[in-house]
Amino acid sequence: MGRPKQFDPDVAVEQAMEVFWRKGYSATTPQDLVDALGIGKGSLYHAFGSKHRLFQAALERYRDSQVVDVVAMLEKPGPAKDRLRRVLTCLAEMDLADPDRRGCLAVNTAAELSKSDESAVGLVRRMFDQTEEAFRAVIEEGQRAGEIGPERDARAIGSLLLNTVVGLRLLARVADGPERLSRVIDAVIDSL
Amino acid sequence: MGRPKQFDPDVAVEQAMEVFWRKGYSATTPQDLVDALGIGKGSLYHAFGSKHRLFQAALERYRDSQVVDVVAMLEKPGPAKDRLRRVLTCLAEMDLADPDRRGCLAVNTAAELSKSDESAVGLVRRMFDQTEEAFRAVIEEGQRAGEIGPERDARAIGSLLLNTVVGLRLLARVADGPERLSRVIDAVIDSL
DNA sequence: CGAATTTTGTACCTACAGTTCAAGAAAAAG
DNA sequence: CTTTTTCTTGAACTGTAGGTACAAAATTCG
Repeated sequence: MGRPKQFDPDVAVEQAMEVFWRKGYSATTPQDLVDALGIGKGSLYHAFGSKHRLFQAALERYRDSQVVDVVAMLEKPGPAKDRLRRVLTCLAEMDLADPDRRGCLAVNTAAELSKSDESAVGLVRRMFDQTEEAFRAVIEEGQRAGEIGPERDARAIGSLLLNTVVGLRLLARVADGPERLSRVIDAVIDSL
Repeated sequence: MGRPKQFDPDVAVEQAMEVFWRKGYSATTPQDLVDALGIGKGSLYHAFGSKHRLFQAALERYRDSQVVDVVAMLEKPGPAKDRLRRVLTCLAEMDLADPDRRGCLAVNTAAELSKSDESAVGLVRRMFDQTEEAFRAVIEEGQRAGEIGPERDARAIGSLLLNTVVGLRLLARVADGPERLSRVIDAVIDSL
């Protein structure tokens, strides 16, 4: 009962996510959000409570769209190394093609956050865990397929790949060309 | 001539650097700076013009102290792989031991910056270039010493190592323990 | 010493961040 | 059709961000 919402909260969170992604948490103002979501300030605070709570929702949204997408890309069929290379290349290309150079929201948040924001730290940490785990799964498949040496520590390579993608997405924000990122991808894939 | 400054501008920039490093650019307020530098707002703005100009000075200071330190560590004598491992391990340990988990100011800035802040982008980019170049030099030494295969592309490995250290310092900000970082270091050193 | 120059401390200013509130509008329940 | 509930609009409010202005203080120069 009661008056129905004039906007879709899911859409609103998604739009908020875009703003936080583009500008960062601190630099995003209530006015930015009002403009992006197309609703009044009152509705905004009525629906989401505070800037910080909306940010949390946006982070969760990011996990459920972007991170899940990456994991899904990793789980596609095909040779393990090919999948890995394709995912890394795809991310690097997307990041460089983005005129705003937003990079990855989880990475940006990890860099901007103060340690005291336990809720956001937890979310980011879990996104990283999830990604590492997906990498590890691909490595293990590659090992079962005989493509990657069975003596290698799949978990360690998962960590390496997570670290690589985090680095790539950060470097992409300030890169002046694709060369360095390509070298990184080639080097890391060659090392497998 | 004129009244002499009551504070050392170099010291002030260093203290400002610490604040920006700990809180990030956006989250740092004039009051934070006044408190940290121990001078009045008037003197602050008279001496440095604006928050943004002071930030640039702080970034340059960071390059001249921290980045130069890392490069110096890399240039110490000894086997290339040992040097590389020691530098990576040292950075990871420092980052984890820091109660504020500040990570690296260049990395944090790359993540927080909007692309439109051309001055800061340039500074960060050059710090990255400098670091990559130092890594490459170590690799080439290792190749001359027969420690690393001469067929490997030293520049690509330099990029890989830069990317690795960037990733490590970002992951360190949210890591809940040293394990993942250790795995990354082991994996990347083993790949050389 | 007086003039010129630079720094300092304090007050002040405008704009906006981040949020709250009050009054009304739109629905469902009875 | 009233009551209840929820949402919306818009104004209002407190605090501070970021910076400016000004007069007093400390120095050098002539």
